[in-house]
Amino acid sequence: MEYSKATDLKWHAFWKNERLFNVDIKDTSKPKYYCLVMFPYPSSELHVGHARNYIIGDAVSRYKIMRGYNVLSPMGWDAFGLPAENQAIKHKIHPQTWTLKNIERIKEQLNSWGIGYDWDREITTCFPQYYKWTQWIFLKLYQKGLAYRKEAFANWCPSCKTVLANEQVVDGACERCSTKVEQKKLKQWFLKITSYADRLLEDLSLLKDWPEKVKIMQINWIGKSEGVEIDFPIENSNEKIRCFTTRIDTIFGATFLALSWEHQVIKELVKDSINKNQIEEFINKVKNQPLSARLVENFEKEGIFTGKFAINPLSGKKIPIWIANYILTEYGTGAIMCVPAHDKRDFEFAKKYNLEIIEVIKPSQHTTTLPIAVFEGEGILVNSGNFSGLTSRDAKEKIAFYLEEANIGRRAVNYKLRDWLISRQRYWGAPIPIIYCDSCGEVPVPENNLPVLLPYNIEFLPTGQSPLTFAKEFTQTTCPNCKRPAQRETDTMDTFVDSSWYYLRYISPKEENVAFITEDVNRWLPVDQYIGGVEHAILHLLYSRFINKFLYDLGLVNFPEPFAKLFTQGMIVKDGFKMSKSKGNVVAPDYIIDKYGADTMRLYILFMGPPQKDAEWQDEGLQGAYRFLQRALRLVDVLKEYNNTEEGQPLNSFERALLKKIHSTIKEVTVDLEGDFQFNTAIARIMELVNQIYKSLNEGFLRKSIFYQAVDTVFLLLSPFTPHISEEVNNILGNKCSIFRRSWPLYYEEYLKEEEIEIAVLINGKVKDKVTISTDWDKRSVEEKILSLEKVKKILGNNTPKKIIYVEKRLVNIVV
RNA sequence: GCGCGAGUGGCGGAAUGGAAGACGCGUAUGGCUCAGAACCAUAUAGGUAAAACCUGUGGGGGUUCAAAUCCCCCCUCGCGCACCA
Repeated sequence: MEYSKATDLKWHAFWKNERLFNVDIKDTSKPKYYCLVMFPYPSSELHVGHARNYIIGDAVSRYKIMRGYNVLSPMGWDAFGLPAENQAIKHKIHPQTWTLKNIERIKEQLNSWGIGYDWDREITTCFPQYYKWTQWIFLKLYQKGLAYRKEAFANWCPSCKTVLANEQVVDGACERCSTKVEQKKLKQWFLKITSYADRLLEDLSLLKDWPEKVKIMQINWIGKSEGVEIDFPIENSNEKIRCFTTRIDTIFGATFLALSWEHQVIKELVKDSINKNQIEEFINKVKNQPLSARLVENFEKEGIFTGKFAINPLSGKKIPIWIANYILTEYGTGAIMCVPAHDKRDFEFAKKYNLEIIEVIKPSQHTTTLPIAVFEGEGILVNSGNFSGLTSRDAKEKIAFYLEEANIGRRAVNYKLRDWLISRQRYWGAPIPIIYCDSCGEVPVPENNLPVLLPYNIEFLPTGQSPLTFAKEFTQTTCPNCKRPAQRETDTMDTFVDSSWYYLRYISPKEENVAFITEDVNRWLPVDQYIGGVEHAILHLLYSRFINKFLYDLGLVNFPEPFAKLFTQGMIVKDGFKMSKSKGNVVAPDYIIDKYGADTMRLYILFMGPPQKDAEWQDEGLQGAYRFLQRALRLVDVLKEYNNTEEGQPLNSFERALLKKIHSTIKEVTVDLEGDFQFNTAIARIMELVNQIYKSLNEGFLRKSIFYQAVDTVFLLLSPFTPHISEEVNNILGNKCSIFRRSWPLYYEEYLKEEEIEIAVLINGKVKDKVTISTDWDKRSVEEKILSLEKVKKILGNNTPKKIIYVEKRLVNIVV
């Protein structure tokens, strides 16, 4: 038979009819398996790089179906978001029209590749049936004090009159118009993810089946550090400046303080400074530096002296207070005790402004001299009063204790993690369900008034304010409390809020009264296998974990983590670059499907290399996959015409060898799939089996029953990868039911047994010969045999072996 | 700067302490063919045409009977984070 696109279409219809991927979630007759591929952002049609993701998920689902699981494999659309809006503006169509058009196209693509989903569970985040519950989750967070509004700085382009995401700021300027970006303070909504920082960190230990890399990225992102907060009294004042440090052991080396330009104490501090004007100038300069300027490699440290001094509470030393551009307002207390001898940044700053450097830590007791350079490690304290001589570790403890006793400091923990800013001054998102009333203030929309519908007819060109501001029929409402006229919040939510809970919605996608049914969700989650790109390692995966934990605390779900197992697939690159339209290196799947059929593409993508690693696309590889499939299919043609029977006769050596190959292949392919999805090696082994079938046919006699078994096994093992062809062959071989209703093949150890085996003969670790031995020989017989070999005798000559190492079934090493 | 990952034929890769290069691509030779494509067969790390031998998994050292694999030092590339005190 010839394989072509026509084969594909036939089986797509069949699977749909069979309802192969439609799940009855109440069915408990089989164990459940929730296989989830990260849902796409429908911004353009998919290329082969995207395809890899879905093909992996489909192979896993089909394999698990054959292993007897009730497999849930749903699909949906992360449909809100800025790119849709930008594209809509560009093409002068409504974001919804644009998004829905893309969804149709992508759906068509997924279907054409034979990716199986339970389409009855399709969800689209921009539909009110979905975002009603996104808003509901927001309200729940609000009720618990985990959603709040505060003023915060954001990147602002004065020309485009809009807030920009950090990613849209290139070298301090707007990526579109190159206008210098300013920092503008806006009232924004935040979710208090920081309340969950510790649990998000701790519970990573529950995620045994997550890639280490992703967990490390999350650990770094959360960035927990333990240290001490210490108060520095200001000279001639009752005020104090509180600093956070992880290196309290270096306190005696603190020779100046540095404040962030936003620190509240500055106003009071500089009110009668002689250089007040210069200070203000400096603050303005720093203020207008975009956040992104800090990211530049050699961001220059700058500062200005306030004219005031603080007292180092331990050394009693009078130290100058500076304002410096490298101090972060958001981290710790926004004020730093600077120890130039033991901190690179402080060192750099002290050098520049000629500030005192006092060495207080020596690398070890025996070091007598230290050049004037920074030593950031831990060691032994010197020049540290009563604490001199202690190790850093002991000193940290003892100084912290002393500070607490003296009530001038305390142990403290800080995180890098910031609260999640979810306000977007954009149209295409879920409205934040809040109403502002002149008399009642900020009022949440009552749950029974949800959803707050996103109005359809809107002028959404960017003006600097949320487009919703101009929709009077949207903004004007009445206060739920006092029934007086009130205004709606006009910002929409970050799309990451939409995607932080979608995996729950798939269980009951059409439910109108609740976001999800706890009982069902508790049975189907956590997700058994989550599959997606590593680019979501932090944002999406951290947000989802946070929201899940929040729902857990409300008692709405009973699992602390939403995704039990995570698989992050590698990118497909072409000519060394990630595929992108601008690079012009996108490989579109359509022509591949037309020319070779979906299974060829699927097989090649899975065969390219380990799925977690990046892979380089090569058209020739596709050709190879096609060739293999045709070669395998030709066996089916041979089998149809095959009449050799010798049933009842004992098996000949070719038949025994082939049976052994069949069973070892089943074993190895199963191991590869149960492991870390080693599709590439699994496919290689199936190719070996095909090669051996040809060899057996060409070289020896093969009875039909064994030939049949071999061919049947090939296509059973291939079926998760190449479902169309496998289904076709299954049908030709006379099976009435779908190949996916059959069980995954089992192997029998009895076929794997060997009577004779070839082992390697090594002398001093180098292979010199090979010899066939019986598997039941003991070490002594093997040694005797080896030493009698002509080649071995020749090499050994008069030397007698010092030692003979026999590794069963593998080799013998003679040490001379 | 810190963290993670990787480095193996002409290419994608296999082998996680036991015969380096499975499987595939490419290439070569032969078969089939009027011819080509396709297909089939054989070969394919290097020194080398072959036997024998030697060398060989980024570089250097070590552990071991035995190292691509484990340990130490270094180099290169990719990714992530990046003034977090």
